[in-house]
Amino acid sequence: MKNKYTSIYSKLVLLIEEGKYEPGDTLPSEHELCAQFDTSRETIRKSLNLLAQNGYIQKVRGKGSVVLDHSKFEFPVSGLTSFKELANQLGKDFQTHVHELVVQQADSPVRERLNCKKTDNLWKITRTRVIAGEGIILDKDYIRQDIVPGLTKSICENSIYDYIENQLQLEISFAKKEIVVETVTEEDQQLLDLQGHQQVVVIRSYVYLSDATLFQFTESRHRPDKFQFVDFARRTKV
Amino acid sequence: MKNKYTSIYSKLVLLIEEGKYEPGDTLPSEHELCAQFDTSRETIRKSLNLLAQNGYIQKVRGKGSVVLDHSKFEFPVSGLTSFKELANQLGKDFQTHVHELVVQQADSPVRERLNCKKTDNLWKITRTRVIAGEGIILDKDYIRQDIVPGLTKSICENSIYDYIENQLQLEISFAKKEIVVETVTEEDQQLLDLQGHQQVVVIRSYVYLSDATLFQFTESRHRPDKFQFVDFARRTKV
DNA sequence: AAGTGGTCTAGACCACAAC
DNA sequence: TTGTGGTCTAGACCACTTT
Repeated sequence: MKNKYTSIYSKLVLLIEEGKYEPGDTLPSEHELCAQFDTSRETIRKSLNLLAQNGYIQKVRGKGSVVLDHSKFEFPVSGLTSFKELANQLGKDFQTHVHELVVQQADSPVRERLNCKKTDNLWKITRTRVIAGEGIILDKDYIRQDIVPGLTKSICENSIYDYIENQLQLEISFAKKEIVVETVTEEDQQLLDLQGHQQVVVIRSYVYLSDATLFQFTESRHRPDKFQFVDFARRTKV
Repeated sequence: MKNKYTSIYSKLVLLIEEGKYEPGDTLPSEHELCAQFDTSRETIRKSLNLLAQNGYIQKVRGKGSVVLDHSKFEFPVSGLTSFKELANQLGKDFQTHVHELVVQQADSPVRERLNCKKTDNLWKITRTRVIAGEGIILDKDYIRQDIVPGLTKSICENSIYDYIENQLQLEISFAKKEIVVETVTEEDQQLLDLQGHQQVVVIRSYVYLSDATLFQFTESRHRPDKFQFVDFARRTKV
């Protein structure tokens, strides 16, 4: 909410979500928005580009900015949403059980994945996400201790992202993810309520700060019947 | 390649992919790039923003544009990549078998999904994707005939997207996708080589043109052991 | 202090859609 | 013809990192 254009973006998102502008409507023209928000056109255009990137509008030359039906997709797991936000959106009762919170020398395949030296210390965190009494997700996080010091069990039970962004004031910027289906391991069987499922959906994420440092690798293992991933992809024309 | 900023973007992508700039390097400063490409700073910034959105660089204030390790992720299924592009990237021998290509009145749940009238005609296309001799993917497409006329079996065996973009000169702009895991249907068992798998990964996509019209709904059913989805997600700071 | 990217401006010209 | 968004410019000021 600090820049002009993100604050205008937020206001327009509100108006769309409140139904002031409905799917199929066009927003006021860029010229009009300039007047409404007392700003220049390029600034308005930055706000509208943000809306387009996030699936709220589609800009059509000669016509205007058409409002899309954003409600159909609630984007529950898309982007960098953390588990806590996800659970809040789902509105279900949930818990997080911390099974392991240790510091280890970076070793084996994980060190390679995190691009770090032999001497770097890594947090290893193993947690299960329990929804409506059932262990649904097994999260295995590896986090660089030099960047994120002071983790506690309590922090891990709530939201590590909260701690990183609000306490440590670090900015999480982007993530690369891979989604595949794999056969369950012994650990999966011990820590999840698999109900006979023989496979889990595995999301492997590499998470970066805004200064481009890779500080976290996460393996998130989901019971397949409870898995959902939603994506909004805009085409980059070459 | 028509705009200045997309052409500069393409040139920079090339330089990065050729290794002229390696991961960890910084690109020349915006000021320098202005001189190199004989253009204004805002134009250079548009190019750099495109690079950032697509995971090639991370811009760091006070430092510069840091090149990321883009090679690790080949983005095989991300975005709006069509099957043909995917297969080309995988470099495997593949075929497409067309089982059904019919026009039907929009009915049942599909009409609702495509937001179209009872009287609209829809193509229904059922295809299997065969990789290295095995039926791996079952694609069921529903496409508005008023927007995409003239489909033939031959087009469906190659690339419908090619036909839409190059023959019909329509611009595909964005898609909303949902990924879930479901139990196999009888149709899956008939048309795929499931090798005993009891579940498939289902990608449901809603595809839009650049004028915001929804013209296609696709259900893509993947054998789980051959499924992979890669995602690059940049955080939108509110 | 110097160099970097981040934001914002006021204006120009163009391409496309609607009237 | 008018109005829409798309591109591009030249310049200003700010915030941050490095020297």
